[in-house]
Amino acid sequence: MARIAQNIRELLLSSGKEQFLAYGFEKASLRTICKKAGLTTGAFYNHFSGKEDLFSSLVDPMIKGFQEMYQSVISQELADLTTGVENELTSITYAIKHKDEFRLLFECSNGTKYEGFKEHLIHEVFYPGYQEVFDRYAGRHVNPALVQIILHMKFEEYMELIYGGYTMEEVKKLIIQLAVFSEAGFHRLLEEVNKES
Amino acid sequence: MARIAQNIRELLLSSGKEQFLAYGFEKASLRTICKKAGLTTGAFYNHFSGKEDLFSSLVDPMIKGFQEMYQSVISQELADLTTGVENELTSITYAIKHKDEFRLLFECSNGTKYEGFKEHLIHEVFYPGYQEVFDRYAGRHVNPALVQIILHMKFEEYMELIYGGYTMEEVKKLIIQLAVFSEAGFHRLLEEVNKES
Amino acid sequence: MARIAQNIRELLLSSGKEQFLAYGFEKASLRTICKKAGLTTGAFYNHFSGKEDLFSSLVDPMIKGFQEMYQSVISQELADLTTGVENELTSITYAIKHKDEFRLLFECSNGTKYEGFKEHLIHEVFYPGYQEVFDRYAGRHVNPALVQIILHMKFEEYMELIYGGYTMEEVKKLIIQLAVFSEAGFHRLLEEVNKES
Amino acid sequence: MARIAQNIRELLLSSGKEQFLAYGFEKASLRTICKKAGLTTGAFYNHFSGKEDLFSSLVDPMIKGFQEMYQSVISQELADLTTGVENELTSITYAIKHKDEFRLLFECSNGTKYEGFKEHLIHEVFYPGYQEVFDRYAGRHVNPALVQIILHMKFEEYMELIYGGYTMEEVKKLIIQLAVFSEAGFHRLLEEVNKES
DNA sequence: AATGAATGAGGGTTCATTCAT
DNA sequence: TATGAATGAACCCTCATTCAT
Repeated sequence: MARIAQNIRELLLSSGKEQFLAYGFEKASLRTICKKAGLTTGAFYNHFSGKEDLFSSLVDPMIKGFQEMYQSVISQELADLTTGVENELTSITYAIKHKDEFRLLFECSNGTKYEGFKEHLIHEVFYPGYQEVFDRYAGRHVNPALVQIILHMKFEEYMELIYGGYTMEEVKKLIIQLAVFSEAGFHRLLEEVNKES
Repeated sequence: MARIAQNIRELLLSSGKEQFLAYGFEKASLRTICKKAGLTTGAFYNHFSGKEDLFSSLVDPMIKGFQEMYQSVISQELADLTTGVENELTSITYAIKHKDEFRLLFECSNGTKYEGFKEHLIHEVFYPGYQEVFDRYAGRHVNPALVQIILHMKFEEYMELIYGGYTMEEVKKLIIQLAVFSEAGFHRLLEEVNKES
Repeated sequence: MARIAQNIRELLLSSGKEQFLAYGFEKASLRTICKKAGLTTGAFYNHFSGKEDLFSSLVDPMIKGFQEMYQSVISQELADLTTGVENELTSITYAIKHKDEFRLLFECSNGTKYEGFKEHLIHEVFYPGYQEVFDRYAGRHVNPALVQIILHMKFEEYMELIYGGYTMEEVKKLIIQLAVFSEAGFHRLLEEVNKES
Repeated sequence: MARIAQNIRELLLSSGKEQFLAYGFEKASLRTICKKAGLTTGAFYNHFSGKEDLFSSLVDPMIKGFQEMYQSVISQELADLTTGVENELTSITYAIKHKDEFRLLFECSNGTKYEGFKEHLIHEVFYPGYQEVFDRYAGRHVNPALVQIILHMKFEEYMELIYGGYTMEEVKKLIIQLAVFSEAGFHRLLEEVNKES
């Protein structure tokens, strides 16, 4: 009845995910993680090099997968903010499939090298393209504060879609409705902005 | 040369705020808080009954104050989502004035009874009125998921206004612009929703 | 029956000295040190900032004292290797009085910042003056290898005088006899060295 | 592609020597030793019965060889301290050839049964003959403290010759010069000692 | 001969809280 | 009111060795 290494690794990953989600990286206890996986803390180190390695192993594959997906999405999207519904759906679907890992990354990574990942994502990855779209459509440089706030709102929209517990059908419908909302707001705002000058 | 109790209390509150903001409730060290306030851990317990009491003392007055303000605001607003700019400004101003305490509540309260306060605020306090406004304007029951997501986005908007480090002038201008954005989106969305049926 | 802080500190210093001497810095167990001093490991940290602080506290005062003594000795001695018996006695007496701390420094300091102190002492502190004396007496540059070996031998002589468990009378007599030994060897060697050229 | 047992044994010996020299017996990690030898800790126990067995296997052959050499040297030497330069050279040459093992024995054996080997060597093996030589030449019983100190100095001389990194030519020359030093000191000291009575 | 998972005790350190003074 | 020593459990991690495979 020997347990296979792969099994144990997965037991630990699963137990770690559970504890990290429940208590965050720092407060989660390695002892508890091991106990719930049915082994001693010493044994743990035959499978992972430490607490952070366990965390990374949970989160890294998802990050890599997301980056690949995002690259393919971005190459289509760049020109058009309003027609990206299909792409949004692709992204959200991926995120829902890995919602636990996303949550680890965004809310439970304090004390790891992934701390601040959400802010990095927003400011470094998403913001530049977002500002560019706004500027292009407005035909002028739009107030970065405005762009950033709207981007944050967009991001929050995604978070709710991911964690709201909706079925894919519901998500699809919601994305379309929210696109209507955003698009209308977007165009009306740009009109307004241009009137100012 | 006796220091007055009130002074000490305030020293501890100030030191605690600093540490809680920097490290969160759980990771902040009571020792450090006391050291920075210039007294010993033992003395601390003459002023507060424990770590969480210190946290509560930082956050409770602001909560009470906010509730009062919110009550007076809500009584005017209920009827009209689009004319609420003035009220929004009142709320945001209050929040900016207490931005540290808000941050404590929203981001540093893990491990205290205030954990999950943000979700409580959104779901229990804001959501019911929000849903009602949507329903009334649409003349029908709007999909709660939709309302909730937009509420979350609204909330995120406020967060950015509060923590963006803007001057009150900038905030005022941004609120107006974002009201344009939201209002346009709101109306267009309700049209769309009504078309469906 | 309260124990005073000073007492506890000294209990810990004494217990630490005992364990460090017996097992060396790294293998000595802080838990054991504390247990033998009659308190818990937690309590230890009210008196010292850590294991190395305890070690430093044992060894630093002696180093400072030795340096002061050595400065006053060196200022008299520089000119004459052979008449230093009185000064040697001063040094050795100091060392015997602090023999435990010397042993900590020389043989039990692995893993601390004092690691390699003996080599530092020989090469950086003693060697330069030693080489100079040899060179001056020989009237030429003496092979550094030779000087270094003899210096090491001298150092070993001191070690034995310190750790041999002799009374001060015995030490005094031995120093005189060994001075005879060294002096004769020294002069004969320099003759030989000069013959070579 | 089977590796031969002999090879593996030697890999382990070599890796062990490296780690023991670098960290000492106790601090050296068996895991690391095995990893550097390219196998697992489990496999190790097919070749050695434990950590100390590995250490012994490094050091025992050298001890045996040294004892044999020393026996043949001692049988010639006993009569004459001053003509032993040739014999000294033989011993030192052997030691230099096995300098790593000597260092293991003298400086890295803490925690093994070889702990205190240096003291054993000096007091049990070398001292009796040394005292005898002194007594015979002095024509009386020389103060054992004096003999022991000089013996320690002699031993330190050897250590420096072995670990100073000198070529055999340099060693040879140094031995001769140091013999001059020791011999002169020795004779002068015995005169002095005899004057006393 | 080799693997590598598991053990179980131990390492130094930090923590919020208590309490005699 | 203030002190600061003490508690006692918890933290992550390392270790030499064992043993079923």
